[in-house]
Amino acid sequence: MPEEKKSLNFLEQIIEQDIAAGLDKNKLRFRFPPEPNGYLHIGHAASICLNFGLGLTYNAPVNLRFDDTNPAKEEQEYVDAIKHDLQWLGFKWAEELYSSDYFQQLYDWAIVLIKKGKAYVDNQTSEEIATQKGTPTETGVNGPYRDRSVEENLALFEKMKNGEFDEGSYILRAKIDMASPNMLMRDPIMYRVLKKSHHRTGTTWNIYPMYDWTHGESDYIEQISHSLCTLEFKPHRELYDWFLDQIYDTSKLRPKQREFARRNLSYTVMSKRKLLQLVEEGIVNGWDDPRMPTISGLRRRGYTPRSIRKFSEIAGIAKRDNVTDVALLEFCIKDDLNKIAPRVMAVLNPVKVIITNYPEGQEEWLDAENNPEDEASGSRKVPFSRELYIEKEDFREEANKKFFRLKLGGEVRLKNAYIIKAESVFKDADGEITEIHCTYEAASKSGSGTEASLRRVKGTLHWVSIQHALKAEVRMYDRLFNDEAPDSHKGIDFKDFINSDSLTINSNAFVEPSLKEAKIGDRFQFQRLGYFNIDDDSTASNLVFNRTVALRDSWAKIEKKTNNPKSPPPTDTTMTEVLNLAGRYLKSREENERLSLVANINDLSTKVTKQTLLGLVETANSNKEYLAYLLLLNSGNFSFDTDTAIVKNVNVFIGNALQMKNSYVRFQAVDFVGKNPTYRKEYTDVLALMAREDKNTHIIERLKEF
RNA sequence: UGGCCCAUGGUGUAAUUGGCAACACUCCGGUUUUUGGUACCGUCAUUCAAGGUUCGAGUCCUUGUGGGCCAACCA
Repeated sequence: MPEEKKSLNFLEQIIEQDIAAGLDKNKLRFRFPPEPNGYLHIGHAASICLNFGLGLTYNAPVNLRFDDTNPAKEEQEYVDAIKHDLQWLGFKWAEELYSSDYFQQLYDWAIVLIKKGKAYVDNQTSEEIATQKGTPTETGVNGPYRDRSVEENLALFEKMKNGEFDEGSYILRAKIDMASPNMLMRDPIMYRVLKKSHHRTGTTWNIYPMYDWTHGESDYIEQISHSLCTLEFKPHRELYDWFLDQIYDTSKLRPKQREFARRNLSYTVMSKRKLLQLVEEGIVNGWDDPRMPTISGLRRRGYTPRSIRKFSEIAGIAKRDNVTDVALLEFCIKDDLNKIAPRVMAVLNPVKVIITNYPEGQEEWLDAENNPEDEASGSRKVPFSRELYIEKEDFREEANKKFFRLKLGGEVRLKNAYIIKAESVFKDADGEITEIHCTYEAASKSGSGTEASLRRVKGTLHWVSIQHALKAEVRMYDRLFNDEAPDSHKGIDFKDFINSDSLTINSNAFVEPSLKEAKIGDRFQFQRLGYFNIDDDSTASNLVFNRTVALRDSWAKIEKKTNNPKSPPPTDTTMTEVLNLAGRYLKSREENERLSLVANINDLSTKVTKQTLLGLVETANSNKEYLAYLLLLNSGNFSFDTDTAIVKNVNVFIGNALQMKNSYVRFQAVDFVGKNPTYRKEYTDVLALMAREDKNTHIIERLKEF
């Protein structure tokens, strides 16, 4: 079999190098170390798939280790949920372990450090300690207790352990270097007093070890060969190694920490803290709300474990910050469900169709394929009768050629059934269509093989027989946020980007009767609509479906295009040119080049009308667009002082621009405010904040000018 | 006394370690289709910049530029 060569990610390359350098393959061992203080999310899935994937490829054990060193935040509930999610994802850990298993060993090693003069007890306030620690740019200074005697340290540490001190009063610190350029090396805390009951060790301990003191030593105890964590732990590596140096026995394997970039998803947030906020403030209905990026949320939404593993695999792993398009995740679930989900018919927005030439009281059970992608899935029977529901959107009294659906005088195929023709409509007093009267062609029955059945008509519609259909509730989910990266805007709360339409409940949907037997969690494709699964809330008398993801909808695109043929407004050539120049500006790192680009844009600005620009400003959606419009605004060819309506419009735009990540954009926004004092009062707060906190010196300089 | 990390299409990752910039998603266009689904085909980057080393640079060196992380008794 021709082995396809797969490129290795940088971590696999490191492992390969280690093996080449003499590391015994059998000593390879990994771990997944969650803190049980929240639910796992799709970002964790990346780490899980990475570690367990490595375990699989190298046939190495992978431990599940709960990093439970902070009883204030950790709970058994989370431990159970994490284990459940991991199992659901399809992974098997070698051993279930807890950092708390090592509390005694860690304590003993701490005594060793004290005896070696490498650790001391400090009893200053946290404020005093913070001050002595310095800042990233200023070195720290030694505290007054740094040179306590070993005996005194031993005695105090013993008292800490015995609960003789209050929380916050005493800590044990490593004695390293208060002048280190790495803040973490400035005598980091190893133990703090915490009189909390721990979910596993109860009240045995009055002191608890900190992450840094715990993690590397735990890896060492478990003989983890490669301890993989996310990028923000990079500065911890020096400390990780320092702690290991203190207790390392050269006959044993020495673990190695390496860092990779955490996986972010567009249109959502990924930090546990923010997800907790959504739950606690009732913005979502719990950790497993189908809109949440948690594993439990995705599960309830109808995602398959395979689709999540696939997503992690194709998204890959690297060291740069990223925001992965949620479309990639959606592709993975659609791809999986397309192969496995049985097709059924459901009408979400019903309108009644009467087949006038179909005998009253008659019914037929027609053959319907369960899944055209899977021969083995077989077929089922669906009932047909004189009165049916179809989707309201599938009928128009009149429509152009592009509308492949039912229109008066037009023909359409009912999926798995007959060709029908719309003859007339009946409406209520409001003009709402209540009934569509159609005739059917008896010889056109699907699969009958007759000439009429082989006739091709342009459209095929799904439908349900009214007397046989089951009523159901369908929950339609949309993205939780309107913004690609809701937590990336300086000074704006991520919750300001909540999509108020992220959940629409439809309690008037009808599904074919075969769904009577469906169980919670079962997944289906509602033909022509999307993938749906049965929600946990579903009962025999009240079927509840979640929309996992919609099918690709080419018709929606066509319709949008015909409605407003030039939906991206700036199709005129001047604007495209300006946008190109702005794009080059963003890429350019040459002052001169940027100046000439600005000059070009200034020239072009004479060809842009104020009205166009004001329209565009509202649609700005990327660095390039923001920059382009700002440069136009700053060209001096437009004035904005007079009309208050205009001021308002531009205000919003400038407000956003001031908070953009790209400093060119922010600079131009500041420049605009500088040139147009009218706007200044609107942003006094933001500008003051920027003057203090913005990292870009050009912006600070510009701000000083006014 | 600041340190460290990162930079390849709209997005996410590759590039046999110095040798024709590849794969997937998205977008756009098309073919097939009893799902406007699926499948299939096609278009879209001179790799942040400048300079250097080299027959040859995304890859090495220098200098810039931009982004990120670090000042919790959190992990």
